[in-house]
Amino acid sequence: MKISTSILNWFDIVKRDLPFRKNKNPYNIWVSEIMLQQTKVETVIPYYNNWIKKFPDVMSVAKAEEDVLLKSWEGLGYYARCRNFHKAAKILCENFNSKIPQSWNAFIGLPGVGEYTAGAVLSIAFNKPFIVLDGNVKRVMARVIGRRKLSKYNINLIKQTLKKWLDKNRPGDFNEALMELGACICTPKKPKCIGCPINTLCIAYKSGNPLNYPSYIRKKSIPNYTFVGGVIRDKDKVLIQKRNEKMLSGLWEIPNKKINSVKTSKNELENYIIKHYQLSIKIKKKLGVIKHSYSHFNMNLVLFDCIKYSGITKSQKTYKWIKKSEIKDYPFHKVNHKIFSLFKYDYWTI
DNA sequence: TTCCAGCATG
DNA sequence: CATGCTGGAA
Repeated sequence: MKISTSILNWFDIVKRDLPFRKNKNPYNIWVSEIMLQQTKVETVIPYYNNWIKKFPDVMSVAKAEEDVLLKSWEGLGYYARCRNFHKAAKILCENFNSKIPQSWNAFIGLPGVGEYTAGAVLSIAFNKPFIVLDGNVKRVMARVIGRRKLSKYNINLIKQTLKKWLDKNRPGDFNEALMELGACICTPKKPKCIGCPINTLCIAYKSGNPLNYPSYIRKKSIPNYTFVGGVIRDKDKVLIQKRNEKMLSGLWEIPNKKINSVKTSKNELENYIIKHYQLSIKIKKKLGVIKHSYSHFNMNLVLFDCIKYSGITKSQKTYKWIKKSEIKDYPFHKVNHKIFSLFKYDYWTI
């Protein structure tokens, strides 16, 4: 039996019933593939369902405000995916009659669409004979053909092998099946080789030590940075700002700043607020330390409860004074939700 | 508390 | 080749 047949037969029986597998609507498939980048299926499901309900097609995304889209993405992380999807939808609206292009070159030219997403969407939604190579497929293939190092040479070997194996009648199902195999059977830690449909020809399995494939790649150590932040109150309102940096761009947060020493945190916070808002504040008390990990650094945020002492800063495009009940109206990144969870009821005091 | 998974971009 | 996020397992 052909290898693709073994894999497809297995997939047809055990495949998970996921919301984005209900139909082959190209838009839906695309949304799911963007959300699934760097993100687990279980995390994606509620976001996907909500998104499809709110934004059922390309046009609805193109017409939406970025703030509104980010609000639906809030908590999912890697927010550039959302901003890029917005850009891509606008491009499709203007130049492609709101249709998702079926050609490789046109589709991969869109913001946020790389080799993986192009291959996945075109094969799954349009049955085009493209392979996909995500983390799951790499691991499965490294084990099956017995390659320990994911070197450039071996990646290329894997691609060539995949092209040979790809089921030309069901390329999308074949790709999904391979990823499903990686997610459910051929897992990184405890692969369930006994239940694997292709274990008889898997070199890693036959070697007795499938975990050796592919070899472990050490990660470089992640630095710890200290930040200071202020919950700056004026009556029943708190000052928030909209980020404009690359990281977390478009998301809202309480004013904060990276510092070198915890010792000077109060001064640094006061100076920062004066400089940016022409606002003098009175620091009431320390609220705690928020810990959060990003891909390339860990954050320790020293948080202070402050009241506005003097100065006027009116709400504008990138700064707002909001009541606690207005949190729902703005997209905040995770750290701020950790902060908000400190406050009970409708008050900005603990 | 630490470690790990996971694709696109400049 | 470094950067971008979060959740969940170890």
